[in-house]
Amino acid sequence: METMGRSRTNPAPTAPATARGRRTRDALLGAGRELLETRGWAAFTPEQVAQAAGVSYGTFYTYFESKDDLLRAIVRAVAEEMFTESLVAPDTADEPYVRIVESNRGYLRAWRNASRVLRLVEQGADSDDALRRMLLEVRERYVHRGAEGLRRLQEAGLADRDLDPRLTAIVLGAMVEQMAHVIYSLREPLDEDEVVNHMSRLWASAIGLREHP
Amino acid sequence: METMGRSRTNPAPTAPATARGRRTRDALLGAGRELLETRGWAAFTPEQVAQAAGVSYGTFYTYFESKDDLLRAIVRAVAEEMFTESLVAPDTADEPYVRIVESNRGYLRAWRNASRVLRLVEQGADSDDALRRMLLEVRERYVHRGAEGLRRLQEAGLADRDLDPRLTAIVLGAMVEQMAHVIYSLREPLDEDEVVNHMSRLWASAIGLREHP
Amino acid sequence: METMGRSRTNPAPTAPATARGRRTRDALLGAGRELLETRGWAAFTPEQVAQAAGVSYGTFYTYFESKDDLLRAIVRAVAEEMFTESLVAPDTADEPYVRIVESNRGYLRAWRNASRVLRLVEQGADSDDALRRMLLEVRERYVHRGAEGLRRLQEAGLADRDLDPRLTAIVLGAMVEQMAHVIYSLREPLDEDEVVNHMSRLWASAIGLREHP
Amino acid sequence: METMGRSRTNPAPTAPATARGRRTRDALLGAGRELLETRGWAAFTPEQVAQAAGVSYGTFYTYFESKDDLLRAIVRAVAEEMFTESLVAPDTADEPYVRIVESNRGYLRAWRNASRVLRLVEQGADSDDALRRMLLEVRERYVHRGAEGLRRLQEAGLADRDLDPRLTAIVLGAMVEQMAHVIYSLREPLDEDEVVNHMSRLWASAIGLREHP
DNA sequence: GATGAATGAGCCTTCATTCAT
DNA sequence: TATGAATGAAGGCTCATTCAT
Repeated sequence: METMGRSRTNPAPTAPATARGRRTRDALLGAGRELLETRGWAAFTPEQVAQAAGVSYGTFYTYFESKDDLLRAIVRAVAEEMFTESLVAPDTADEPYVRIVESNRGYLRAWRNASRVLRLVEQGADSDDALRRMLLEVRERYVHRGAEGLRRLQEAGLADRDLDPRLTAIVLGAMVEQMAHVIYSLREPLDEDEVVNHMSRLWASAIGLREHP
Repeated sequence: METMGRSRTNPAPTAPATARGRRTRDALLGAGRELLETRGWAAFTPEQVAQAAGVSYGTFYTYFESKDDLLRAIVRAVAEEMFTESLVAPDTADEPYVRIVESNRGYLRAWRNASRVLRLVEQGADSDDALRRMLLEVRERYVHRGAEGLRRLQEAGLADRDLDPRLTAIVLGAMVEQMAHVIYSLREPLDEDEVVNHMSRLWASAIGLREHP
Repeated sequence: METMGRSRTNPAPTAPATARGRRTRDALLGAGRELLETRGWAAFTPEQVAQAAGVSYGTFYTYFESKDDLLRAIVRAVAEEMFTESLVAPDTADEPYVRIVESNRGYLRAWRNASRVLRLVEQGADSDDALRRMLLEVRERYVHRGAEGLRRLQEAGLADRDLDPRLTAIVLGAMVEQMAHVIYSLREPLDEDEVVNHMSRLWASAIGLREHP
Repeated sequence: METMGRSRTNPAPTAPATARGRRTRDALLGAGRELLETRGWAAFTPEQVAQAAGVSYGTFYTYFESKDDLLRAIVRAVAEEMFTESLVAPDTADEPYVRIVESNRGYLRAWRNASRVLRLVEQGADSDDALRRMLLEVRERYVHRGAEGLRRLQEAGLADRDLDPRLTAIVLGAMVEQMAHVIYSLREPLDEDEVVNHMSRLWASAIGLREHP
């Protein structure tokens, strides 16, 4: 962002050919993400990323075409982590309420890692379609999953049948995402477990959860 | 020594003494806010603000000490608008549910205008205490108001008595704020009225709202 | 947030790692000093310094943190030159009067090179403690040396014993320094040798110099 | 300086026609001098001068064509003061040594008031001939006076006959001027009377002063 | 490939001067 | 004449990117 769309005269970096190259690239990626998450835009400069990764300034451009290129790679990594995380959430528990609690805990944690980066990126993404698409995809995945969960409960007669699953998932998902921001970024002094329990309780009441049909 | 010592020697801008001055200052304030809301950080430069306000570059500094000074003034204006808006939300309706709907509509609108600016600022406020304090104050005001509303319902026997009012207000407030972002910034294609109704319904169920004690 | 918070995020310049770097830094230092000496404050801008050194604007900041940083480096260089110059002044001559002549010649030359820069800086040093300290140190060094010389003459019974060495050194040092200014900056049309001889004669009479005890 | 030589489009201010106008002009002149003497170039801006004089910004240009115009007026005032001061120094005392002491005291005081301003101006005067001429004239006046005094002593057989009066006056004048700077600007902690006495003693020895022919 | 110097467009800010009222 | 707002050229500094070795 800022500089997006500048004409490229750089040789486009290709995938590292050697193991050493891969390590260097990973170090840059990790350092960039760390910097972005912990110190914001201001610290996210090629020079500081390179330094944090322990390589020289010029090396940055051996592995990334530009600062934005690194940013895209970071978002890609964050998005993939969220996908992975969303898969491990076990739908296997017996009790619907327990499933909701676990699911909320999982969401909260997923957003905890992602929301710093994602919010930062959201503001610059106006001009970058690749980024915007990634962001939307991440969100959509969570919405979809929530909607499917609700639909199953409705079909089992365990939740209000006349709630629109998708809209409900969007709204309740919004709640969880913003709570992650409130807790982890704004540092409202709240206990994570307490929040998870409270959110789950509100969520359960909101959809009219019943333990038995 | 002319150029040594970057310390400001000229007096800081004071309130405009003439009507013309007030008009110019308002134009700059408005232009700055508009630019920030619609085009983000990138467009928020003194030069572009001045140009958008139809005055010359130097005039910016007749009214604002710095770019950050304007930013603070914008946030102050946004915060005041939110307060004003929050006051018009009528607590006078008879039916609790109607009150919730109206209140949610009010919240959504308040955040609609504010959330672009507020989110932008949230990320830059790392280094500016005045800004951070303003942001916290805005949020706290909304949380407080929500908590009081819930407490009254509980005392009237119209809502679950064992919900912690403050935590509940934080969580449900988070839901509304993030929905404003989803609708107005991410442009998820949702109908505002539908969202208000749905949120209100979920909210009402969540707190176990009863029409009569 | 890109543009918020003027705090430096990039690392401060370090000593050049390569010979090329060293050459460039020296060129900037030399150009800066030259500009300051010959054209005063007005010409002492990073842009003009860079241009005079034959490098681009940005390169200035590869080697100096700021304009003031360069100024400090220049003063440091000038001060070191004066120290060096003061050392070569031979205390080895047999005749006290010859020593005074040589010493005055040395002082005059030392101030000749330094006084432009030092006077300029004296007026800007209000705000910079590092600079002020350097200036005081340079002066003190000369005063100290003059006082020691006089003390030795007094102990040898070659000069008035009741002159306070330090005060005398300050006063006579002031004479030499200002004469350097008068000759080299104000360009009073005087012959350097003649001035040296005259000053030495006045100096010798002033302290009651005797060739033999 | 700095901006000297900018083309003038201002209406040239004329001498104030009214008493009120004269007072305002004097207030600006006084405020400007005060600012220059006590706070240096940095504080010497039309805006601050106007404020210190208790008039509005724009009024400055009613009385002075430009900042440099005020500067010239200040230098003129300082120079006139020095002339006046140089006249009051009584050549009437009987004892030559007492005359020297009084004369040095007078010089020191004259330079005390002037040297701050004069040194400041010296650095910018490269480009302004009117200023440079004033500065040289001030100095010349003092040199001339010193040389005449010495010549009279020589003719009376009270001082070394083979000292060149003018060169001697230049050198000893330099001593006094620089001591004023050392005491009043650099704030070397010296007692004024002690310095006057010491300088006079050195001066007297230097010219081989005798009380009686 | 890796390194670190070089580049320059762009941004923030100041301030001498002009202008409208 | 007095006022205070308006102007814009000039200067300091940053940082993404390119280049020479």
